Amino acid sequence: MAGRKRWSTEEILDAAAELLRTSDADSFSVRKLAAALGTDSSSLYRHFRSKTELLRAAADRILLAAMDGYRPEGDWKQRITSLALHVREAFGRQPQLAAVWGRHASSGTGSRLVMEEMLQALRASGLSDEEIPARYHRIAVLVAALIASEAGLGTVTPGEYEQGMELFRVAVLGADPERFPALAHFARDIRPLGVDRRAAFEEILAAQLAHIEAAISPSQPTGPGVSANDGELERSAHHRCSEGRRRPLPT
Amino acid sequence: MAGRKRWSTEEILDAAAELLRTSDADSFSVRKLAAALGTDSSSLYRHFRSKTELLRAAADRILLAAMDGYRPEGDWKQRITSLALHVREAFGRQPQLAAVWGRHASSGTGSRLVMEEMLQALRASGLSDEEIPARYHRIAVLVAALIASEAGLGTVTPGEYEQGMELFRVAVLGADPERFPALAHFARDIRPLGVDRRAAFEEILAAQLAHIEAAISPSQPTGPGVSANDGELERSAHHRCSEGRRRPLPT
DNA sequence: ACCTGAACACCGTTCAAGT
DNA sequence: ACCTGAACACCGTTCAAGT
Repeated sequence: MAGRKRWSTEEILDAAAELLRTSDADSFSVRKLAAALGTDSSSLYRHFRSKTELLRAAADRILLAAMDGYRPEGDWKQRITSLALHVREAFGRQPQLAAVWGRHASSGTGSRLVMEEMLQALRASGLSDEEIPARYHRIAVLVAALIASEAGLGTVTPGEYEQGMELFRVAVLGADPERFPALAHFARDIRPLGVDRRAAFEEILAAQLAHIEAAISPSQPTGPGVSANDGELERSAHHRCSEGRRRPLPT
Repeated sequence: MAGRKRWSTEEILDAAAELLRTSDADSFSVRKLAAALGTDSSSLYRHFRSKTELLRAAADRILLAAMDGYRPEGDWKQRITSLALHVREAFGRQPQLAAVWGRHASSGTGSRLVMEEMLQALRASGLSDEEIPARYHRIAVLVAALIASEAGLGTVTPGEYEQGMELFRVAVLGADPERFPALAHFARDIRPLGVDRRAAFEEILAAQLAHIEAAISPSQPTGPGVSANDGELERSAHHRCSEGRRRPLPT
């Protein structure tokens, strides 16, 4: 290609998403992305300060696309379930971005759309405004964990996967009945973690939502806007815990 | 050092665990492990076919150590909760191994001990033998996802963390009230995913266990002569358990 | 028989030098 | 002003050559 084109940030992110979708294993790299764009990796560092920042932005674009096909329907539990499944499916095609999302979260428009819809659904649940932030946190933690871990399974190479399955079979089917009686007893019916993930996702989330529903005080189910913020959640205590580095992240 | 020592597989794994525990960021590598052992990275490929296989084995050792400080107590739900918390805490000191565990599972004695205890606890729940494998699968998926994702948060570098926190603040506090009314409304009380993880872990797991309990058919809760051995694990010593050294991940 | 130096084919990131 | 070739400091893995 003779033409020297200057790529926009959006074009770079789209190319990144495309490369992530089609790269067979976990073989995404800044250099390969640059090569796919016909330029040098150093050029990309004008748009992004690091690979992480690039991937964060790409993950947010995935959320944006996921919300594009989402329409709120049904009661609050159905809305949250449908929302979560949309996000799950969107990341299913780019598992590596799901991993980044779980580790670093994202913070663009896509992320905000997801947060907004989940909060609106919770507001329709009958929970008081004081209860919602904590419940929101639990649901977000659960959904992000399930999606990211499921996606993690999608990043193992075929060779590693087969090797792991063989180890699993040996560990379960070969368990000594003297030492592992229950394991030996159930050996034939124990399934590896990667199986049946969608059903597991829905069931686990449903259990969490049912748990929340059971705690809703029997007042009117859908109150309109209540007063602004009298929330007196203790916000600071948790932020500093022992080890001075390694910190968690936002949604 | 003049002395050329031949390292055993166990010594290598212990050194790997130590290096993972003390490596500031996610800077573990085969080469660094070899350097720590005073040898060349190529030597390690006599013991392990790949880095993944090495990490898998190291993860299993972590599970083994976690089970060392575990003692079954209380009803089936308490047993599963305590077991899960033990595993969580063990991996909290080696977050990168938790990530490997979530992706590749593990299949040695440590893994078997965990599976065995969880199955024994489920057998004490009153669930029928036919129901147990599916319930086991759900619990395993949930616990692995929560632990792996929490650990993933522990592998971000301080710089990335701070950058992510800033993005989160902007995304939440800077949300346009016209477009994101609920988000703007709750902005001050929405907390990042990495906060309050232990409480979230316990709550989410408790919801799942309650969900299972509600499905137990009303027969006798703990059949006395049900299985050959309801034997508790025959191990002793509370060794190092938890409190002594570093804290696990975020709280 | 055992080990290892050197190499291969990669990384993310930086920056001086080019246009 | 913008871009990029070349370099830096790393990776995981292999294998011919040494002892």
